[in-house]
Amino acid sequence: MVGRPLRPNKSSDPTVKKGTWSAEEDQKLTAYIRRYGIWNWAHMPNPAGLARTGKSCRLRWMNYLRPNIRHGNITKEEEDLIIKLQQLLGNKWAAIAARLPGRTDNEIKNYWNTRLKKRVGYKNKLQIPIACDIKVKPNHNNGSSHPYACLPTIDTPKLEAGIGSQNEIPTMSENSFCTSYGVQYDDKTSENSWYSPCSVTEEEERLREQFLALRDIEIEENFCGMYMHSGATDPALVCMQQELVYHSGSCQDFIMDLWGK
DNA sequence: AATCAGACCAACCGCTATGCC
DNA sequence: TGGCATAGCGGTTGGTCTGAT
Repeated sequence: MVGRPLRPNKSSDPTVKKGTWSAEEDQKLTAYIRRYGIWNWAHMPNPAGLARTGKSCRLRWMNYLRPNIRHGNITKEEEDLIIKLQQLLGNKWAAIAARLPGRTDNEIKNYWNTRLKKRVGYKNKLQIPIACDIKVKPNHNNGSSHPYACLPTIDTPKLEAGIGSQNEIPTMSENSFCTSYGVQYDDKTSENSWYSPCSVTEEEERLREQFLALRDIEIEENFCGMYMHSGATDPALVCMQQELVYHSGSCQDFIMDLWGK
């Protein structure tokens, strides 16, 4: 983008420059970081000879100047991966970017908002739910209020037809006492959100929060494991190969172990 | 050639997380 | 333990580009 005028400065410091970075500024920042490294963004602009905020310098470096940034079109493979990771992780752009070597969170966010959101949003409408559907595993032994009776099970994201079929997951019966969580699609935001068809107790909510936290760990571990044992050199390729399938069974076992202790 | 609308994307802002004293 | 400084993240803005009319 060229010649972007300065925005109104709410903090109104006339000595701080805003707007598009010039080639000279880029050169100054790059040269300074190469020589002294990154030690403190807030105190860097002055000695680097830049009339910018540290925040602005950091953003410019992270999104444009730092080495190994891939400038250029997003490939079809990257696009597919973004879509799948967004369905899996939500709008965690930094986390998604970490799985696409050379791509920045800002770039992926922009790409999603301008190109993929509408397309995928429409697709989501046709196959709701996309996000993980937490259900309650009935306690077949006694049907009591024992914590195991409220143990949530997880429906794998419907990334591909045939993956994570609802039939594979034990689901609650209509007269079960526990709450089922589902996902509903919001037209305005193009996002999926949680809903509960019946009342949710604080305990159930707490359990769900714990489960979601554990699920995040599981996702990270699955990814690392896939990458480390695949022999591949590019994490993006590993993701494509493995389809980032999220193993509901192992996740349940993981939680069972935890509660059992 | 001029105009317009939508797409694109760099950069800003506000908020939260983290680290340090 | 609380307060402050810094880093990082995600949402939003608005100027430029581009294709259609």
